[in-house]
Amino acid sequence: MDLKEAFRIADDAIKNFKNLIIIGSCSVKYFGRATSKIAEGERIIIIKEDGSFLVHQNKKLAAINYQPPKSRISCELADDVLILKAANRRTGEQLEVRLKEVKFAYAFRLKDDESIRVFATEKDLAKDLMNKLDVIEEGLKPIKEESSVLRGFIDILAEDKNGSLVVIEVKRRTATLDAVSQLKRYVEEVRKRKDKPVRGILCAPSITPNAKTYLEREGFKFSKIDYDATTQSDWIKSVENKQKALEEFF
Amino acid sequence: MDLKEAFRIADDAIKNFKNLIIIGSCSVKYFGRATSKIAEGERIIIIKEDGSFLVHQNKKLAAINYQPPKSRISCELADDVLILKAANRRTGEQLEVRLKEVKFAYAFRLKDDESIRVFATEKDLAKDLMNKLDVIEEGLKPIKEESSVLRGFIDILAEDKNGSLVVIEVKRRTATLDAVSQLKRYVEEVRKRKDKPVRGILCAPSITPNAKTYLEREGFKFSKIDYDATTQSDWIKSVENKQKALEEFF
DNA sequence: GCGATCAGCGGCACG
DNA sequence: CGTGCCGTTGATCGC
Repeated sequence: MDLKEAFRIADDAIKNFKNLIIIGSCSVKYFGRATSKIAEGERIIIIKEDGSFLVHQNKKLAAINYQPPKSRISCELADDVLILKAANRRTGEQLEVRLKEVKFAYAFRLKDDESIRVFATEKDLAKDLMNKLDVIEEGLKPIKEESSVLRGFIDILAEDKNGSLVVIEVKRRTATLDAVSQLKRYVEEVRKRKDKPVRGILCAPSITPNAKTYLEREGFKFSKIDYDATTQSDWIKSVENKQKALEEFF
Repeated sequence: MDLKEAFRIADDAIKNFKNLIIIGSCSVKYFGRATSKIAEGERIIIIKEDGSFLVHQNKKLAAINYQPPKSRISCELADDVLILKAANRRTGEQLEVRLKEVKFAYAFRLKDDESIRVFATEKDLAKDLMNKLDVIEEGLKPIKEESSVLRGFIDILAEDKNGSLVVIEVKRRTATLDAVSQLKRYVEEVRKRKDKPVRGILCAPSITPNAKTYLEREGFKFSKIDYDATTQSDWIKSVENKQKALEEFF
């Protein structure tokens, strides 16, 4: 495609806040929180009507360069180069795409008022677990009245049958060293504020060996949750329902 | 665009491992690590030749749904619906896009042998800092011979003028509670293995108040580094170089 | 706006 | 492969 024609399309899209897709051969430079460069190659460029800017290669899931929404987009046609820029005034970040060849350019509007809904997040798990603390340990009772200072970011605060406080950190996937560090921080925080025994429980579908070692050295406990079977919200209640749910879903 | 025509383009792209972009009105469902749904709306769908799959709305930087490279892609034309699927055999993840209307479909190949190079990463900073430990504290000397057990993930291990070991954690942006937890874990690890005094220093451009409090309570020290993303090898306090570097870069 | 944390995190390097 | 951790992380929610 003629660069002039591509420029016309890009310019129209940018001036009128349309979405824009350009496919062509370009080099890309970025300066901001870090700095990056990539030599010429054929890539996909997407500019959204909210000022998001994406550069994709033909492989990998992630964009190689990008700028967030509300970037100030501009385009100019220099000698045999179509230059697209995204700049963030506040942070001073700059992204520059220099197109030597354009295979394809398309400006368009999209009508979309929907939002995605995601289920089985960590918050979902914690919420469900809250009502089933028995699966972790008999006699555990959730403490709902948060003394506001205690409950900062602790997933679940509970009391065991001996009256000890129990800090429960919930992870939706394999617990790592980070998770133990996090639990430890919370437990220490509660110990500082409450003159009672405080225990820590890490609740996850699995745990890495190093994390397990660290956890036990700190005197904490691991509790495996099979969240397919026990804890998923009303979405999938049990293993035997899973297949059915799946079939309904798809 | 006719759905039949869109199907032909999609089918050709998938069978021949081309890249594919489709713009149209669709609903999307996902089941895998989590579960998600979104009702009909006009979106951008990108399928790459490596089996990556992306669904973008007209706002925000991030894709709302996706599948990683090597997904098994398929398409079918049902009654008035063009269905695109991406499945991961190993993990059992499934993504389904149901297109009711297609504005645009395009299959294409891309030639791109380049890789992006990123500068001013945390590793870069740590490497540079290693040779300028004086900016942190006078008399600090890096310990290069790693006793192999010690050096796991510690950014910099050093010795101060009193012969104490110093664990240095480097962050390229504002240090948070997480960073302190991480440093603490490393310091404890070294203390366990070495019968010497061990100190901890957190090195970052800034630190949040909570993190500072936590850090000091643990007896660690914060060291502010003023780095500059433009000047990769000589980044400390080079304001006058910044403009020059910027000009060269762009 | 900053701060803290989750994410279907993705990607990378190392064992 | 899993483990650990960085990332121009992004997105969200609370203050």
